[in-house]
Amino acid sequence: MHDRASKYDGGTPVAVTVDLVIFTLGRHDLQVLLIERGKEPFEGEMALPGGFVRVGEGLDAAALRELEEETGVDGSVLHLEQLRTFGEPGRDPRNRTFTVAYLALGPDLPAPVAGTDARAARWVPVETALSPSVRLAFDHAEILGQGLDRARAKLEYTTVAAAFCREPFTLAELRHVYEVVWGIPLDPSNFRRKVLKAEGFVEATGESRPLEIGRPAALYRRGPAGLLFPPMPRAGDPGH
Amino acid sequence: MHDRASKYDGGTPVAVTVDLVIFTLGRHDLQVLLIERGKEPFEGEMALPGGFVRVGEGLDAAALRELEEETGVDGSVLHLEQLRTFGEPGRDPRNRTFTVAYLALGPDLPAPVAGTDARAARWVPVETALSPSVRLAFDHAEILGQGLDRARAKLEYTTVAAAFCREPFTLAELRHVYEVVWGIPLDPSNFRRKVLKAEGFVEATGESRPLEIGRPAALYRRGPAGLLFPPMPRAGDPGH
DNA sequence: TCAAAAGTGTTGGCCATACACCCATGC
DNA sequence: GCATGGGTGTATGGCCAACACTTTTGA
Repeated sequence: MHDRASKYDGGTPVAVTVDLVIFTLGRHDLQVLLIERGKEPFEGEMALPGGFVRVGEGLDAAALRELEEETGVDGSVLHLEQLRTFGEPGRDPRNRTFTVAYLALGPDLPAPVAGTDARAARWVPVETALSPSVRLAFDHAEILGQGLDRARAKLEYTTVAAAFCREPFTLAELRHVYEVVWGIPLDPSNFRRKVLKAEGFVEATGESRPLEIGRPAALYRRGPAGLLFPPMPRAGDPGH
Repeated sequence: MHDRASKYDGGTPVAVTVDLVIFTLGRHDLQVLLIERGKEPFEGEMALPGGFVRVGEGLDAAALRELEEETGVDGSVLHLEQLRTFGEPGRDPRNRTFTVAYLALGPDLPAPVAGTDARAARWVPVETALSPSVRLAFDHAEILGQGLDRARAKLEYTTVAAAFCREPFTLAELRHVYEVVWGIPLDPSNFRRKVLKAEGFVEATGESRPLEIGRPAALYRRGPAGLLFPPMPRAGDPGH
């Protein structure tokens, strides 16, 4: 990525790329897909997957293509939305580069494949990726942080949490999504009431799955609703 | 705008612009700043103000510069945020153009000045600008619609409504912002309770302003808080 | 000239709902 | 031990009524 460029305004080379913040759910943490760059600049450092927008290709299409190239997954099964655009003059040491960042959410995705200009691709806990011990190329730490903020906020008032679950799923699995992404425990009883009362969030399959221990859990699939009203309460509200 | 370009990828010319959705509050409606284009393409049609990102200039800086050029206003007094980026291949009939759309909010702004490549600039009610009778250049109708959605959403959970008010302001004026942007009436009693209980939304000046008729209204200025929690209820919630 | 009406801001109360916290039961 | 279901107290907010302060109207 970031290795092709073109003349802009008769002077500075300019290029437009898409970069992806792809989240999936690990066992106990949120994970993000990072690649190890195989080319300069930032060769050998970790970075978000991404690439150039091709001639005649739309932004969403470019993001979807990169997503499929990088994860081998049919993009239609998960959530993909534009995050924001970053274009500070110094963000790429060679050329003037604008990158349109995208946020993608999905259930446990297949083992990522290394792209053309990446040595390796792997899932990294978000906490690790954002810690000072990891240096991300370009301004990708900033982009990742904004992706995390967006994902956390969207859980509140939309039903995207279900995008992290492979169907069919239990309510405990759905609750687990909130608990991992937000980093706080939720009351199982209240969570159940809220999700079941919210029309179109989930649909019961009528079946249930026996667990290793405890009562079997009922199974659900995603409902048609995209917005969640009233929103899922995050915290801040002391009962008494 | 959209009249300079450069070579991209050895083939298609490419350019990056910023376009601004600037909202202000009319007496009974929300208004948006539109220009009449003085150059091809779309010469003579209405469009959002905007222009090219200059060499070495950041995106936010470009948006702020265009805002000041177009309204003559010090951008620091109002709200400016990135909306999203539009880059469909056909959106500009000549070149491949990416535009980073920004949303700006402000109180009754000065009479706009015509820019370099605009014949005229004027405030237009949003309802008019989005009606089928008005054709906006490029994909600016889509951008304007998304700006309106964003503004409406942000009133719920942030304190940006105060950005529409010139200080000092009364609570009725602040409530008027919500009523005009959302197009629904709000209960004055509940509104007062919410705003005054939300810490940092507004600060009392201790003074009051005599009105043409009726009891004088207490005056407030903006508080330090940016987020509003709990959010301002929009509707949807039937009391009983 | 004074009194009543009208209009707007301000304050308080009632009640339904949502949710935090807790406990009981089924598998 | 985990999923499911219910019960209670508190706070938020919709709805409504009363009051405060001002200008306008009218005898």
